[in-house]
Amino acid sequence: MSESEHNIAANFIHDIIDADLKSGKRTDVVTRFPPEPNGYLHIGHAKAICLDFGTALKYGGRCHLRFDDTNPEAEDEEYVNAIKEDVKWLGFDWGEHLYWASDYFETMYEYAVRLIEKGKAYVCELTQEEFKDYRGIPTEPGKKPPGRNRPVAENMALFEKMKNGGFEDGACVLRAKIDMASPNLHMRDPAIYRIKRATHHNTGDKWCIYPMYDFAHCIEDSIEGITHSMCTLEFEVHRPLYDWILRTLEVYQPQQIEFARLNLTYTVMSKRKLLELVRENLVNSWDDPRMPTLCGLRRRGFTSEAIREFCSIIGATKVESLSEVELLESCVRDDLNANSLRAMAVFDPIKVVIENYPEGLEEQLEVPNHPQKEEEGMRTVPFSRELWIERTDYMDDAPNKFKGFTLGREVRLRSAYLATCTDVIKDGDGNATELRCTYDPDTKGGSAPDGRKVKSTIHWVSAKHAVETEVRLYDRLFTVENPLADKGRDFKEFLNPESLQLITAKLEPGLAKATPGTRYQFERVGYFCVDPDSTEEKPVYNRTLTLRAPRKIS
RNA sequence: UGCCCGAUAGUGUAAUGGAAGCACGUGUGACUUUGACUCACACGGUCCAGGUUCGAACCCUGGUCGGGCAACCA
Repeated sequence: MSESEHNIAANFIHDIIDADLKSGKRTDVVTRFPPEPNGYLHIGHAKAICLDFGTALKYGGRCHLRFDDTNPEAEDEEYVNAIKEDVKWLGFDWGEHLYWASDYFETMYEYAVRLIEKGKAYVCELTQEEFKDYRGIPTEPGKKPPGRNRPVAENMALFEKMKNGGFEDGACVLRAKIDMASPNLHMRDPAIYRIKRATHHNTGDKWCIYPMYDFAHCIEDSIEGITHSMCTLEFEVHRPLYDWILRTLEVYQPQQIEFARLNLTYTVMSKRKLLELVRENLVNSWDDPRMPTLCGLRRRGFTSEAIREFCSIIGATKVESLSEVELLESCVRDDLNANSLRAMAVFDPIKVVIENYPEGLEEQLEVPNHPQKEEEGMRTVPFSRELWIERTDYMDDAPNKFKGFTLGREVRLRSAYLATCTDVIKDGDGNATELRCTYDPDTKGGSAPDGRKVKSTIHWVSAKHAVETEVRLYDRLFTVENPLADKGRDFKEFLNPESLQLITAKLEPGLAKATPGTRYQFERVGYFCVDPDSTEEKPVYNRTLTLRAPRKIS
């Protein structure tokens, strides 16, 4: 893959970078993707990843992968590998630049000491509840906490005691001493270090105090020489604090730039809510193909190319928006249409008996793997006297527009023969149970030597050779565009009860060999891929998407 | 009723003081050995009111509407 394929459309962030480069404020571009290892990545993260890595690529800079592991209670090693895998799968490479916030704990501690020395931080013994009262409300200034004017030496001693485990968890915190009257609540003496006796996945039990996000993140960026630190809109009000900390510390200052997070119709994007779905078994796992997680989308059959394309198209702005999932699906179909091989599968079968086809005869027919790409070659598909076709490809007294069998009409069996329906066998309720046909032996391949046209082409599978497999038909997870729109109702009330339907389908025999991840277009049906649950005896296919526009039988 | 941010077709974005474009979507038609793909056409927009200017989506003022912020989460 060329680098240009990873580039993203220009956006306001690039305008800022262009200006910075032009003015000489920056001479290079260094970005970072800083996930907290406390959950799986979803397509919202893909937007951030594409922005972070794509921007670095565009400007010939670099992008760091940095795990923001400052809260051992929430984080787990389990997520680290999954995150790395997802970033790689998306097509990005951090090279040497893998970092951990915990790598900097020593420096952060020293920086905190520096703040204390400057009289810009103090140990505060107020409980969380008490400080809430001191902080006050947005419309009124807060009150100064009692310990605020403690002498530097005392703060130093207390902070050291915090570090050395001399206090119970939660007994006190270190606060930045900024402005208890600030109209920005984040500037009202925010906590920057808390006591937490938790075993950290990297540093073990070395520390019992851990830095808060606001203190840690800007320092991480500063240490790594990040030039442009992109994050989502909710951190906008944190920016003055980001700048204050680095300015007060008198260290290198990256620029934080905020953009709007991705929202997608018919799904939810918050880690917490996705976790809820997993915990309550409303989906099967984090990688359930209905989930917007990258592992879920991957298992569903979405390609990383399509996701990157989508991220490029949606761009980056500061406008909170809700993107239509149709756009994502369009990107996926574009990719899959161009790149997946074709096959035939019948989902709701009805038997067709070709009465003038010799019993016992079998032919191996040549069928193109990709009609638009000759270089994909041909495969052989067995044909015999009895076939399966879709039940919906037969209709009594069908109108002219109908593309399928009706009594007396000749249709094309895809890449096989022209055949005419001569009789229909029905059950007591009048439902067709079997079609009797005759075929024209001179039409092998599907075209008539006399040039006569048939307007219908349908897919089929030889009954004798068909492979029966489980197919999982996935649909949208929710029935409404925005499950969170109604604040009075739980988003889970809008779960789509038909988001997963299991069926057994008849597949052409070549599909029995199933390597997980392999993608096909089942002609006239949709895009499918082999699920990891597949075994040699029992392949399982997932429906990625239907073809564009549901079939209209009229 | 504090502070911060935002507002361009249904949706997502472009236009950075000089012709409001593109994509998705929707509709119609053509083509078709996939009702797909492809192609053509159509639908449809600058939140409001003032101001600056020869000229405003863009700059200014005032509104309106939407979002964010009061974890020892990130």
